[in-house]
Amino acid sequence: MPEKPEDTYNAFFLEVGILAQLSRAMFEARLPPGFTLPQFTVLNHLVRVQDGRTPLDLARAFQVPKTSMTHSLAVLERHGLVEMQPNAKDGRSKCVFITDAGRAFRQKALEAITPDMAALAARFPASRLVEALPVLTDLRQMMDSMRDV
Amino acid sequence: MPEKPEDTYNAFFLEVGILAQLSRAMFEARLPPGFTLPQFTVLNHLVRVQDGRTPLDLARAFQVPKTSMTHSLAVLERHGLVEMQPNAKDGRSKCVFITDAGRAFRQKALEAITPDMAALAARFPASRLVEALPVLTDLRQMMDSMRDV
DNA sequence: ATCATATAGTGCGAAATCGTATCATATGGA
DNA sequence: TCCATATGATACGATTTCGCACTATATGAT
Repeated sequence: MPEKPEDTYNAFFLEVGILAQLSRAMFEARLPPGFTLPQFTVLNHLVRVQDGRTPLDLARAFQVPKTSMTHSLAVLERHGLVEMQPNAKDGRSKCVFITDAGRAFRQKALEAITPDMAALAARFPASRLVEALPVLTDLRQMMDSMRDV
Repeated sequence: MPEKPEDTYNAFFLEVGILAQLSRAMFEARLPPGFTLPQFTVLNHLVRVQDGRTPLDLARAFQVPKTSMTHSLAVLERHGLVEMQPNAKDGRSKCVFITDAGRAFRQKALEAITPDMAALAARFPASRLVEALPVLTDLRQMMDSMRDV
């Protein structure tokens, strides 16, 4: 069924939105009450990618407005999961470091979520995701390059 | 590079989340100020799928909590874009209808967004999305079936 | 018919999200 | 050096999001 490209994009983004909603709900159900997916995602990024990034780096990585990132970081800091230090290279800026408590929190959350992921994988083979993942990644990179926060 | 299925799922959901964020920002930049993607999405659903659905049907369709849908519908109704009528078949329930103004709004929004979609399609062929779409759809349906609002 | 239970919708309050405006520091050119 | 402009971060306020509790209606068992 030949479709106009715009229709394809609309349908694609609709599915993406619903999947984001579903995965978010799934994650948050396993996080301690009051914590949200973005907060976990930031911690995860700090561990997996790199420590010591600036808030703006993080906002760009997730494509959220920088004010949203400021808020998320403030919450994480209030809970002692990250620390903010002045950026030696730029007086306007800060560097975000994950604390030991933050690492432990992230580890526990990851473990809490794994059974759900395994349950999904049992019904829907991860190999199919592997098949689709490059499309998502490439599209994301392309859209990243078209936008600045 | 062989990965544990959970890692694949994590990576997949991370990309999905970022893409949802990006597409949301792109849409909302073209909507009249103050309107959000969920509001447009509801109107779009009412036109494309069916009129006269109940709020709960809509909440399920997008996998958002029903209280969130109540709020979105209240906003749309306040702007005269949808109408709520009692459900003849169930006294507890309501039916949501799109108004002429709602159709016009949806049409204008769609037109406003099309150039962005076309710009994307010019750089990233929709055929690649078509290739990935079944994976998204199947996964979404599977996850839908595992969850109740 | 009655009553226990389930379901649809909403009010309310807490938190997240994000645009605008603002402040502080950087940077580059005159 | 001085100043115009750009950039990183945040304060603030409006709105969205969503869990909890509540009301009204429906459904099913006795």
